[in-house]
Amino acid sequence: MSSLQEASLPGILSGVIPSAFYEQSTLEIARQLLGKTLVVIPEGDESRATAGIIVETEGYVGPEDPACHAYVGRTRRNDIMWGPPGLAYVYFTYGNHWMINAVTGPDGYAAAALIRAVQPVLGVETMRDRRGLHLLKGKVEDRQLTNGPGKLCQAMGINGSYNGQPLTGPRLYIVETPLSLQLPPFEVVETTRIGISRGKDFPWRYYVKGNRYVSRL
DNA sequence: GGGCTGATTTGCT
DNA sequence: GCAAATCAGCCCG
Repeated sequence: MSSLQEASLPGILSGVIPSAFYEQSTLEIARQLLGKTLVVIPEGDESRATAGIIVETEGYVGPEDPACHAYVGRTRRNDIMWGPPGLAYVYFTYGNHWMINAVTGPDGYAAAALIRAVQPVLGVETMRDRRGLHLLKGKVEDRQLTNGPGKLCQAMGINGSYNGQPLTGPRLYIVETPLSLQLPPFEVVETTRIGISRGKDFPWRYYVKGNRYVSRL
């Protein structure tokens, strides 16, 4: 187990990343999101807020990327991705799972960075509860809560109602991780994306080297 | 630890 | 009608 203490909500929210951050290139953003913290505050239920340090991301770089949802053009499903940067693109797939992305690139251009894994720093018990693992407390490692894009959305309560929410709050935030919770200095591993059939040769997946919460090596 | 498979819904062709 | 930016459970070793 890690020695990280749980964070407090006000403490975490002191370093919100401004929306201008999301105007950079998608791959730059995907890489720079590593080590930052994702915070989710359910509407009307602050007691079930959760947060985790982002340790794995993938870039989906626009309509020319065959693995990007925008490849098929603008549709109702992917509409948010075409809008301004700094919003969350949340979508449902495989009949079971939600995924969360940060919309990147200029308004009118569709690209996003998928958040694939986080390391919990707030609300671990809430995550365990949402994942249905509360009965197995102590038997399931914390890493099983959020080491995959579908898992982290379930653990943090992210669903379609978050689609289009700004990443600058009030329900979703990406923040600079408070000093007391930061990861030790890390190297970034760059490799190919997971779970796709087209565009699989592009090295647009990034993760924190050696971090145990990464979905796979 | 690794490989295979069924679950289950939405959106697009 | 089918593929999908996945996961859990099961088998095997």
